[in-house]
Amino acid sequence: MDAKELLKQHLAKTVSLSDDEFDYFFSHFQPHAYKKGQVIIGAGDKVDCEYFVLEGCVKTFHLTDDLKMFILQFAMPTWWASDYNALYSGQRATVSVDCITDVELLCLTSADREKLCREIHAVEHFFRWRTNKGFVAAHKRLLSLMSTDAKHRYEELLRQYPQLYNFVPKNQIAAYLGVSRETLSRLYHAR
Amino acid sequence: MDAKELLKQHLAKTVSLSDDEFDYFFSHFQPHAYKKGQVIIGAGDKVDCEYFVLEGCVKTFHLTDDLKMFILQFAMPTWWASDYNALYSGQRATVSVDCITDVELLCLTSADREKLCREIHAVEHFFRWRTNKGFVAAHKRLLSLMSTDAKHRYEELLRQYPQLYNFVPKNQIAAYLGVSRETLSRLYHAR
DNA sequence: CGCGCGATTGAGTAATTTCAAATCTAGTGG
DNA sequence: CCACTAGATTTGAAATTACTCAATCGCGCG
Repeated sequence: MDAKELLKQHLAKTVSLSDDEFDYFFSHFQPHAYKKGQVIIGAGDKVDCEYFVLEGCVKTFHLTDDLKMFILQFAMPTWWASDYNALYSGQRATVSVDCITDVELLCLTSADREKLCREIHAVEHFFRWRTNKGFVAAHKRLLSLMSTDAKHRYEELLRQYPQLYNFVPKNQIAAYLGVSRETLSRLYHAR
Repeated sequence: MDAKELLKQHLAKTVSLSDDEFDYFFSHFQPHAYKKGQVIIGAGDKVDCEYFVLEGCVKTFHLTDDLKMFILQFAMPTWWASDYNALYSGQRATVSVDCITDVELLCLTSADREKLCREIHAVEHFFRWRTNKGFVAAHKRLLSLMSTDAKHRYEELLRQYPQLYNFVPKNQIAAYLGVSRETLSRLYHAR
């Protein structure tokens, strides 16, 4: 499916736009392609775009001073990714985004998003709902992180994204679950 | 300050409504008062309101099967609270809300929120930004929980809400930080 | 004064991390 | 087709950290 159609169907789940409105909306997105391993947003960058994933998988993550990685999100097609804190506050990125596989995505600047939200009520509605879903997901993740053990969180992750297991290195899955790769490994052999 | 003025100023930070629009908006809120310890949303309840805190402090939390408590949020005046997952999905509450102090708040049903968002573009804009802020805060919390130790998280919490220390029992602060009350206590004496 | 609740302290235990070594795997070039 | 290498994964063992459970402390209130 082409980029335009994918985005159109994604919007259609929440709002209905006329063809003209959607064409106008779509005209603000820039397509980009990246190779596996490429960095889209690096720590310290200025951030003025958010990204709609068309193909492939990116991760959003934070590196601590002692180079430990913590992964906030794996973003698959039709998911959005950025450092939203940096994007909305104007501060430099502390959350990075890079490519787990070759990736195609659409880029939307924050200025254009705000303009579109002002101009088209339905677009504002769409972005409210998108953020709602993200907010609820983040709270679920918080609870799961605080109240259940790594084994349970691992099963939950695989239930949500069965594909991940195939192409994401285990140390990155561990960085998402919040345990060391050794502990993750031990959860699934012996004990 | 009275309820109406507090909500008006809260909105004014994000959007500008005419007096008539605001009066209409405000007419959908129900004021309620609760005593310290009262439960506003209990596990298993149907949820159809969200709450704007006018006075006092509520907490949103989850109880596990073995009765361990994990606190998602302390909500002070001008903060919003609810089980947003239940509110948006129609499922029963898994997150409870109760009162740490005597509390006054305004209640808005989900149906009314959606109606107001449809009718007044600026209201939709307001709620998008409110959720944005919540989303960013939840992500910061996730990172802080994964990448920094309890001592650091405690200092962060006190920097954000210096008042909390005075009226929130330490075991609830521990439940927010994700450690046992004994561990929290040890962080601040001996070692 | 004594009761009761929250907070602290101590001791033993369980879980996770760290560091190091061993093993496995996919891709490369001979 | 096989040997080789780099990276990823697993395993082992010691050390650290946080937890649990129990006992004690401190303070406000009847």
